[in-house]
Amino acid sequence: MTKQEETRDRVLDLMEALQVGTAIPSERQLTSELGVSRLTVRAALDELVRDGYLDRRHGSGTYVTEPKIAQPLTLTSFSDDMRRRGMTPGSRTLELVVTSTGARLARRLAVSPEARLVRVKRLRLADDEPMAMEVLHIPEAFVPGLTKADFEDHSFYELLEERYGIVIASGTQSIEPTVTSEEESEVLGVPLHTPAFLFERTTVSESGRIVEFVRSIYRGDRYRLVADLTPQRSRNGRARASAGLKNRDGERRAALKFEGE
Amino acid sequence: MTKQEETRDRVLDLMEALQVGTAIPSERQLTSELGVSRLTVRAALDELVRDGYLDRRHGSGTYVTEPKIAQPLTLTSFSDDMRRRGMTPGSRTLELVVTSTGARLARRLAVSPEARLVRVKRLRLADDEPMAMEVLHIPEAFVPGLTKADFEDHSFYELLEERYGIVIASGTQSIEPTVTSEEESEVLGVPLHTPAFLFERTTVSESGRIVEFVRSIYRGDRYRLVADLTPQRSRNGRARASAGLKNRDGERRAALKFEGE
DNA sequence: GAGGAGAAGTGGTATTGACCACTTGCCAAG
DNA sequence: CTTGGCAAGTGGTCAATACCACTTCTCCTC
Repeated sequence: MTKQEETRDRVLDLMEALQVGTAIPSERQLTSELGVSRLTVRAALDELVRDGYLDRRHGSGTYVTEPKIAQPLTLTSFSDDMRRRGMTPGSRTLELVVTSTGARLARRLAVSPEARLVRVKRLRLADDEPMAMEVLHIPEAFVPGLTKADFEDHSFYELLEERYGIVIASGTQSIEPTVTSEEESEVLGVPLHTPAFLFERTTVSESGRIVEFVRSIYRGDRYRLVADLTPQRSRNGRARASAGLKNRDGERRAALKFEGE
Repeated sequence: MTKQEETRDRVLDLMEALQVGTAIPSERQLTSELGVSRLTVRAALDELVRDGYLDRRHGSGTYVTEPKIAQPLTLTSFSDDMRRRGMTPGSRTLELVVTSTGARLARRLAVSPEARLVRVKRLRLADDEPMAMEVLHIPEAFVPGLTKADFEDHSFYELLEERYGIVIASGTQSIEPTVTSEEESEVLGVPLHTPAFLFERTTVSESGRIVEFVRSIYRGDRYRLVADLTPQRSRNGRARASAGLKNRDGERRAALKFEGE
């Protein structure tokens, strides 16, 4: 645990006693109260600002923000995602079977097509209403002895770490629009061909191995993505060149270039 | 122009002479060569790493990465987006009319329902094939005298800045799955009720005013989002494992992304 | 009472110096 | 020739200090 991480956690603790919109102690105050350098304090606050907990105002102070709603596309669990959206998450395991892999999945998971796969089909609930249907594919070698009961109370990723020693490090997710199939419509309780998100995710462990492939169907009428947009920093030589010329302002080098043509 | 920005640009210049995968000078070397402190160098490199230009390897060096492909959901232009996807962008203006605002749009744009609005309908092309249909709404007061010709050669946001002095600072975008309407199907050349993305974006100027509301329909069969996922930092006081992702390979990092389709 | 100048406090940037953790490659011991 | 250890170089973290730019509020002046 670095001092910076410790500082961040202590600031998070401090924040719990504060109302949204109130200021936290100044950086110099935190420096002496927590016994670390201002650089460390700033690095910790940087992270909290980046994650949307705090808002800095030059010359004024650092303020507690209302919990951020829009933070999609980070490697977060369904449960956390739903809680951030103000709903109560739930889950029901519909099916857990061991199958063979097949060519397509073998490629995705980078395993032999003859390998055994665990396939888990889950219904995801938000406020007791169906929100998504999710199908996990995991090489059985990673999770011997996995049962339906394992999915009941635990976070699957925590289970992976605690029982199997697999730590998730990163992943890639693609998002496409689609419409619900017959089975999906029935499970989700929506009319056939309702617009929906199709998420496909592969997850990679710390050791660099592909752990799982997940295919999720999210109801389009209940789920949507929201993103805060910030203008791009310099992207390539072209943009930088024009930036240099136009940048009389110095600070706000933003506007040139997005939505170009 | 801060020293940090200057340092970043000078490093970008250095990088242009280097092959992907080669190391840039060490931080201490840059410190003395560029005449700034190491902290400044690090802050500049931080930004370049965050933007995907560089890859740090503890104990080894800092390396030039192949240009990043997947970076959706940043405030980027359609044209840049398409170029990053390896396609040639194009655009056709279908309609430009002045209308009244109406209740719903008035709320979105934070103007009076009696205000006059410019509505611009554009078809967006990629490799000369329709990719998206886009409808802009802008209070006429911001852009008096705007004509269809203005959309032909220029970037709209550059036009906003140069002719009207409006500088874009940020925005919010929501993404939903939908299916194409009759008009959209016809314009995009796809069957009725084809799955599609619905993007809705409001854009805010430096002075804090809402400049535009944009509604875009993207063909789901040609467009999809890809996101790299990184694990969430610890949210509450809970234990945090997983320091950083090991990437001893270094090369294969960017290989994932956008497989063709 | 209204308005403006200035002080105090805040975040923003930068420097210098130090030590730690990790990687790499050289070199000596086996 | 192989192998282990060690040293040099790298990025990662941290401290103490300084000055700048901006905001806020007080207090003085009119």
